[in-house]
Amino acid sequence: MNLKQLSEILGLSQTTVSRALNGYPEVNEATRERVQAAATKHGYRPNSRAKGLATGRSMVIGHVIPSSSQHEMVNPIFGDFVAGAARTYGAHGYDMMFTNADDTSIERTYRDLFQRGAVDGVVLQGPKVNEHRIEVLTRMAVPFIVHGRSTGIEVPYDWVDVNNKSSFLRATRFLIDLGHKRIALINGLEDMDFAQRRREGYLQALQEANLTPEPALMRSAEMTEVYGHHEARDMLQLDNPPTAILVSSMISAIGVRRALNEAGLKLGRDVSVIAHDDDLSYLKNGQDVPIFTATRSSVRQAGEIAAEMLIDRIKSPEDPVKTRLLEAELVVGGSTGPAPDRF
Amino acid sequence: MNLKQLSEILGLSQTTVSRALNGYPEVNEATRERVQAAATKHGYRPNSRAKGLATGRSMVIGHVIPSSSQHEMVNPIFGDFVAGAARTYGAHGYDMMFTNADDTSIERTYRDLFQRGAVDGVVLQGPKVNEHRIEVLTRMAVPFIVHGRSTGIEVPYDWVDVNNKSSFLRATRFLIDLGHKRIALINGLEDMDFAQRRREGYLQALQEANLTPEPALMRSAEMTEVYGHHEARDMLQLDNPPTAILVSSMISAIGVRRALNEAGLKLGRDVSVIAHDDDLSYLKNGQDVPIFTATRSSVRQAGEIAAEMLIDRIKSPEDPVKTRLLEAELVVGGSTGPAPDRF
DNA sequence: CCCGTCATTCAAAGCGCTTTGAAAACTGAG
DNA sequence: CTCAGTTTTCAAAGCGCTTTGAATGACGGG
Repeated sequence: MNLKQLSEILGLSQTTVSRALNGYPEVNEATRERVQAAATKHGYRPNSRAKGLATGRSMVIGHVIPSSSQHEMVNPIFGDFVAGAARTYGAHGYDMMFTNADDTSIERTYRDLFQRGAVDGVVLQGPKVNEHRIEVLTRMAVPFIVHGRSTGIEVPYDWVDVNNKSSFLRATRFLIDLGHKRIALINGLEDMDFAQRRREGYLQALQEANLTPEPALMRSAEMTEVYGHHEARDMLQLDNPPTAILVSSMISAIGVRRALNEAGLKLGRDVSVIAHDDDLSYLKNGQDVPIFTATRSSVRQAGEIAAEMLIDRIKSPEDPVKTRLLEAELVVGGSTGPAPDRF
Repeated sequence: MNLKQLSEILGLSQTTVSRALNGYPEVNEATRERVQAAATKHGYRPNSRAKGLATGRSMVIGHVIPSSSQHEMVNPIFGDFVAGAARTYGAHGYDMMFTNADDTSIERTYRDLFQRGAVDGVVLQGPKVNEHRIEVLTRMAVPFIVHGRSTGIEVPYDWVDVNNKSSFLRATRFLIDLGHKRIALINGLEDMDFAQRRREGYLQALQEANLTPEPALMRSAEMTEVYGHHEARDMLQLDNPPTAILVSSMISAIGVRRALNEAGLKLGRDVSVIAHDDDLSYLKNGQDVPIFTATRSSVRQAGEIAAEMLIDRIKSPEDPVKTRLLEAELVVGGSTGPAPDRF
């Protein structure tokens, strides 16, 4: 069933039917009702491609999954972020498109997606330090939003981010206040912007307390469970092991906990752990009492906000740049306690 | 830059340019090279919507995320499955579209997606027992593939699935062989087809060994970490607690492990645990030695296969129905051991 | 009874591509 | 040099929608 057929059934022109369905004022109310009834009855759905061709808008938002060859990992926050965004998109009549691109072709993929008119805007996830893509997108004049920020990029752009620095600053201070002096950081990949900011917060807190950062206590890699386990185990075997560990993700923190258990150490007594908690739906940090003391910020909510901001941007391309900094909440759970005496 | 402009630059008709770029034989080789060079030079990308309108195909595959109001959970396997599928789609020139739908409107969403020409085929994830959507899609004559199967649906349809029954049968037998008699099952939601099949395997193994299933040892809900913890803790407080637990997901198994630790029980000695492992990229079951004894089957690979099969189906709608049953591998890790004496 | 005004409706053009059917250009045999 | 056959190119129609600009009809004041 297409517009032509529907209009023939109704004995009206395509113009009138189209207008009736799209809520234009210059159509008789009685006619509109008749049209709407017929559309529902025959299950008429305007063809998106044709509509897109005619209007010049696709009503689709693009996301690129950098499913690289080197880093085979799919970010565990992906699902929740997307679920949040999808909700917002749906409410505004947008669809969501994913394209796969390996590391080498991400830029080309964005360009392609936009230039062939497949999307009206894109979401940039997981920005690195000096994220080249931001400049590329800016130059292309694509509406886009960054989930995160990128240190070193001077052009203005829209973003939503968690205040990574302040949350890790606060978490580290919290540990220092508990008497910890040897605090380790198990962080995300070096070149990710969020990892750098978290380290800044961590380092600042150490400095405030006149503690000297130790390279041996600072690790970074992709945040898998196995990674958390591996690094924690390694550090526990040092001559002078840490008494507290900051971990950049719940998943890795679970690996850390596993390492502690294997070593016969008690979480929160022998070693304190603070994790960053993205509030993933399948990995809640306990029910009522938090398992881990954590810096919490819902990534699903970030997805909703990002989508909202992107849609605004598409509607008003000339508006001044908008940014949104979310503060993570520090929730205190059972994984932290006073520094043990080792004298 | 559109086709018309490009053809004017070249002094050729749109027909010839279009054919040159799409590899049709009736175009002079020298001309083709000239066209291709110009296209690259000017960064020409055919508009997907226009192309879709003209060809009647959208080159997009639809996925529906059932981000329901009741079950707020995003399936943790989502990301890896999608990454696998996206890879295949990309290789065949397809894009991937996501639409959000709440429980009540999933059917309408599929219909809508297809009838408005937004997608050429859809992937149906997480089928329930008597999955109504399968019949709907069949009636609509949409090319589709099911990840999983649905007991009770008689119409033939394409699917990829893990042999859930045989893998849980085998896992249960393995525990019985180790001397366990009180074996619990922490399963997914009752109405999910995979959960039912796993239970069948579990029950069959019990029956073979003349063990009576106990309702108190069979739990089912959404497979979060908290759920695994909660049910395990609950069962450990029974008068006659289980000596072994089968868990339908690694995430929940982590919760189970947490409960064991809290109870001061040692995994693999006091209580044995076997988990189903989807081989998620961020949650590998250990590095060399598996953490959990597990039934393993890569969900990312399932995504690749599903995509491949769906594309085949789109290309040859009349082919006989295809199905693919993947056998899970039983990997033995440190989480299982002989049943403890309790006499 | 005429005419300007307003409310409705319509025919046709256009979005950027593919594809059909025809024309033009070239080829080599007679 | 001609003509059938082949290769190469082209103009135009069509995909299903929106939108422009114009037409139609109804209405009421003069």
